[in-house]
Parts: sequence; structure tokens; C-alpha cells
Amino acid sequence: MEASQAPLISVAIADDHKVVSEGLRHIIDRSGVAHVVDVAHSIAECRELLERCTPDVLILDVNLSDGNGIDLCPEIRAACPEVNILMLTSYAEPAVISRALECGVMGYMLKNSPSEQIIEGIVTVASGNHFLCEQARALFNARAARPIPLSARESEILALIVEGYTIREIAEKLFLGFETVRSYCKYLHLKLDVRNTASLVRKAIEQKLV
Amino acid sequence: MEASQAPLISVAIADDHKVVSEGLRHIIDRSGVAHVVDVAHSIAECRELLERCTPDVLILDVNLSDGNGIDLCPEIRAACPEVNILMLTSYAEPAVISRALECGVMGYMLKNSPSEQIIEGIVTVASGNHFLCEQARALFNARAARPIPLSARESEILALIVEGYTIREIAEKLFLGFETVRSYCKYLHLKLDVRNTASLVRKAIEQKLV
DNA sequence: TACAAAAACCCCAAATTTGGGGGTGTGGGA
DNA sequence: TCCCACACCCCCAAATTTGGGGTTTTTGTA
Repeated sequence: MEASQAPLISVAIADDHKVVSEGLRHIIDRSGVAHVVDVAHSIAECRELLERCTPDVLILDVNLSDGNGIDLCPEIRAACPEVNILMLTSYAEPAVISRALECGVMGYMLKNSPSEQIIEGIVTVASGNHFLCEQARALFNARAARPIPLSARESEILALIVEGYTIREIAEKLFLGFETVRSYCKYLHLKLDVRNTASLVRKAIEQKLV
Repeated sequence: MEASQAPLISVAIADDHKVVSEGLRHIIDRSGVAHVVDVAHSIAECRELLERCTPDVLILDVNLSDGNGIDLCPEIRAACPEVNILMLTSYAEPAVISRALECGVMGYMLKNSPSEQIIEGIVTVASGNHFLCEQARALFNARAARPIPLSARESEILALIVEGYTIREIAEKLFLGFETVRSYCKYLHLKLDVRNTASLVRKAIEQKLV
């Protein structure tokens, strides 16, 4: 099953965990179908990486030390449309998977996937096709229609609520009326389907909406 | 610097991410001072592992699919006192580090530590000494005296608050008086130093108190 | 241009949380 | 023996959230 006649797929890795990038490098370089050309450990390094090379596949984590991998995707899609993004993360939340797909990733894999599936994912997205690992696919299909699209203001206010600010404080901070912020708060409760602040905060953190 | 005359340190790994265990195996086996003897991917597998072997060092993650690595430590300490536990995780929270140390781990490393530091950690804890990676040490020293010890009841109620239950509901659920739960709630606010439920939930999740 | 969605704003009333006081009893350590 | 941490309970008042109703203006886009 050696695909020695086809050129190797070039892969770049963006993950702030050295053990993960080492493990990936090992798995990929040994596969015979792909090889690692570059590694970044933060959002900033990833931007630099994409300036000096254009890999066939970029393996990206959600949690980078200086920001969120998913938020970086639209930017990458715009700047380097030929790079296929494969998210590799431990977030097993349907909403996170949905958001990632909306942001233009070609694949989504969980970090506990077996090595062969990781290679399979790389090969699939390299050829321009979508790939979800088994568990991610199950989660995505089982989701009760939940993209939870928040507007810019809603996200902003949600973030402040999670930070512990009270509605009045948020109103002052954003130069908005108290009742305005209250309205957003209501919409947030509706959209996230919760009845109180505690659940709101938990769900926001769980689903990486902040 | 080859320690070829000394016997290799035996290392077991418990981490539910295949890429992490692969990466670690690679890093460790290549080091010349230690070798991986066994791998587990869950709390349950880790218990089985410790029945069939007694490694010098057990590398343990906090987040396993079926439970919390830190909570497993006291059990391991009791059953296999000769196994030195080295936490390897991405939790950069002083409170989490403190809890781990209280639970008897010999070392605490962040997943973004360089390979050499991981080997250094293994060697150090194998010889029965404590080891914290740079970042963990910095966090631990910088902590503003924050062990945040919660009593059993407090933890129980905190967990329910995070789940989104209201005080009245918690009282009913635990067959306690409303005012009783309220008191615990006040203590929780005091201990975690927050003014509202939103901050309480966030802090509880952040510091893995739930 | 017209329509929908987002953004901003408002009122009322009830429920809940928050902040400040208390109080009892039990069990373990100094 | 005394003290303290823990578990349990209570009152009051103010602040805040929650659950219903609305309106207007802007903005993107079909």
C-alpha cells in the first residue's frame, strides 16, 4: 500500500503542545504518504508559517496559547485558499464542530483518534474533500440542529457576562442603555436555551462561544 | 551524556489522546534514559495497567475520557506507593497544580514544555524528587495563597450551581433548607472571591473545582 | 427598493440573588 | 477542656435577574 509514485502531501502543524506536534510529526512522517514541512506553536507563529510556505494541509488546534484556532480559519481561507485546514482538537462539542465547518475547515478530528484515521483525514482533506472522524461525525449528526449563530453584539455581551460583569456594568462599559443589554441577555438565554446566568456561562464556556 | 550503564527508567503513560501518547513514546524511547512500558487511554485502563505492571514513573493527564486524573492519584498512591506520578496536562491554573500536589503527584508539567524538560521531569520524579516545569513553578509561586479548600458539601453545591440549578432546586434536591443552601452559596462566593453566579461558575470551571 | 435581521431602546411585575446580620449542634485537634 | 471547622437553620432589605410585552433605526442584501 505504499504510494511511492505519488508526491508526498505536505503538512504543517499548528499546536501549542510539543508532545502533540512531536507525535503528529512521527505519525505523519512514518506514513509514507505525507510529510511535515513546518510547525507553529501559536496563532502568531501560524501566520508567519503561512507566509513562508503553503502546505497542502494545515493541522490546527482550537486552543492556541494566544487565541482560538477556529477564529483564525476565515483569515487563512481568504489569504491561502489552497491550504486545506484539518482541525485536530479535543473538543467533542457539536456546536464547536459546526462552528469550525462554518469557518471553512475541511476536516475535524478528535485527538483521541487512532493514527490511521489521522492519516486518512490528511489524505482526504488534501484532495479537497471534507473529513470528519467517526466520533465527530456521530456528534455532528446527533446534534439537535444547533449552530447557535450569535451576532457580534451578542458575542461581545456574552463574553462580558462570562467575565462576571453585571448587566448595569456592561451597559456602562459599552455605552448602551440598561434595557438594551437586557434585551441581548434575553436573546442569549433564548438562543442558548438556558434559564439562568449559571447555565449561560457554563454553556458558553463549553461550546467555546467566548 | 549517554547513561548507558544505568538501567532504563520504566515509564507508563495514561492519556486519552493517541497523538500525545505517540509523541511521548517517541520522545521518551529516543532519550536513552527511559523507555515506555505500557500505555492506557482512560482511568479504567490505567487501573488495569497498574495491576499488570509497576512502572517507575506514571505520566498522567488530568482529562481522561472517563474521569479526572487528579482524583485518581490518592488511589494510586495507596495501591502502588513506589509509582511516581508525573502529571502532564494543559491546565495552567495555580489551583489545579496545588490540588495535584496535594493529591500526591511528584511532578507537574504542561503539555507545551519542550521535550528535554519532559525527560528531565521523568528522571527527577523517578529518583523520588519533586519536579515542576518552569511555567508550572512560576504559576505555583505566583499564586496569591490560593488552595481554595472546599468542604464536601460546598463542592456538592458548587457542582449543582454550575449545572444550572437554582438555590431552591438545590435545596429540594439535597433535602436541605433554602437558607442553608444560601449560606453555602455565600461561603462559596467568599472563598472563590466573586460577587455573582457568573464569576462563580467561570472560576469553578477554570479551576476544575467541579 | 423593499424586506429581514441586527442593533438600540423602553415598561411592568415577579422571582431570584446578594449582602448583612444572626443562631444551633457535632466532632476533631491543641 | 476550649476552640474551630463543618453542617445546618433563620430574618431582613436591597439589588439583580428573569419573563412577559413592546418600539425605532440602521444595515445588508435579495
